[in-house]
Amino acid sequence: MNDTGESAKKKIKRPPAERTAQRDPERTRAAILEAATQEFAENGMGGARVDAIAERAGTNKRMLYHYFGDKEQLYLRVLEEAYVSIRTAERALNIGTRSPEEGIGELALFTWRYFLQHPEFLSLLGTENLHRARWLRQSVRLKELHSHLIGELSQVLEEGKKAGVFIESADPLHVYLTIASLGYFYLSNQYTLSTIFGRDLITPGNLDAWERHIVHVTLASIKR
Amino acid sequence: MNDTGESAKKKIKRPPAERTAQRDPERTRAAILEAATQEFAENGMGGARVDAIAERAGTNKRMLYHYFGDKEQLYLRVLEEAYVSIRTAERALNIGTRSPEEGIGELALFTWRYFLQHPEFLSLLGTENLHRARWLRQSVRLKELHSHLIGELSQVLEEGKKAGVFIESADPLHVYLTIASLGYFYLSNQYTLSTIFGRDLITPGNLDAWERHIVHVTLASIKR
DNA sequence: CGAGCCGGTAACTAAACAGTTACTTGATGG
DNA sequence: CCATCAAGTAACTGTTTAGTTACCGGCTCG
Repeated sequence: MNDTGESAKKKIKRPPAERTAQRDPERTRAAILEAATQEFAENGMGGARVDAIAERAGTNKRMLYHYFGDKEQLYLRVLEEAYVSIRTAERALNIGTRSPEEGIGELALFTWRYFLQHPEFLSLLGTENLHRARWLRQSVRLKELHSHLIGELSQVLEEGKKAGVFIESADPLHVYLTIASLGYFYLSNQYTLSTIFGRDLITPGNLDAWERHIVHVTLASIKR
Repeated sequence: MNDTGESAKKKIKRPPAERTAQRDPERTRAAILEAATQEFAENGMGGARVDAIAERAGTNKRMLYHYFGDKEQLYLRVLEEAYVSIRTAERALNIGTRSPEEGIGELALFTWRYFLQHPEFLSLLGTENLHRARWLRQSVRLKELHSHLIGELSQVLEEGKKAGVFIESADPLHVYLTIASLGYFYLSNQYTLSTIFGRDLITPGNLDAWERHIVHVTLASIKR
């Protein structure tokens, strides 16, 4: 049938092998990471498809396994990158340079707006917690990333207590968890909430009201 | 080989077919629902295995498909049941019978403790939101279940405003979302939070402190 | 200048999975 | 005592999926 069978030993259909546009390992790596972030965020660890990630990245599975080992290591990489991004942006805030009250307000606003602009981060957190931090626990890069946040927040609170504007019982971890709670729940659960309460929570008006609410609640809970 | 081959037409290995303990359709149905709740809560919609549900329930896939149609319908049933349970328990609180301040405090305590005792409910909410309420949206049973909650909460707030203990801007949906946020985030994200902050959030002492914090924050945000 | 390596492709494989089918058992009513 | 039906079992099927393998082609360096 095939008239050009010169190599009889191993004859496998030889495809045109396409034009290899340009080789760019860095770009390919970054594209896989970006595609994986989207895929894991949309479908969770169990629901994400390796083929889908490769296709989204405009490459193929071979490269994905070449750069990242396997699905689990790729997932952990995505998760670490997401944490590094938010903590880096947060650090640039320098909440200690304003008055204590403004500092806390700034942190609340930043956190809310970051969550709003990075829904994939919230999704990844949800997925990782469904699995009881199974992968995050293995990460060695992330422990020290967070002590800085608590340290800075602690300083601002102490300053406020000395100035007499914050109550003595204000605790840095509690303050951060309060801010994160109010932002996270509203956004990550917006779909079920909008459904059961028959009210679209994501309209600009409602988002704005909730932003003001977060700042109000956070400050009301620590002001003397 | 087989010496008792009297029926030559259809000869398939005939297993002993075990002792059929007792037939109890209701029990089987309930067992499947309970097993499915656990499996979906632990593994999400994509990660849950139909075989695993059948095994957990002490039955088999045939019965599961017989009673519930398919995996998606079973999942929706589990989700609906979870909502009905919490709203039913909540309704029994009758927060309107106490003083407004006590009423809100009661609701906050109840919500926190219910979340604490029903981690599977939080998991299911997380899973459903990952999928943008794809299945919940199809449910017709759940819309009216929630208007009652907001109505009752609204009454309590009005009463408090008249009595001069609550601020005028207090909004029933915002108050409920505040309570739910603080409970949900702390528990559902406990694994990543404990990991990144290097502090076990689930010890009795920490749980107790957060319970008091929720009541404090909720009331501080609406008191005049 | 050619050997081998690096970036890349596509087809293949073994396992897992949702859903189906063929069949069994025992209770009930005629 | 037999026809029927509900409850239940287990093996099978077609598809999907993570991971692998065989192969390709241009660049670099000895």
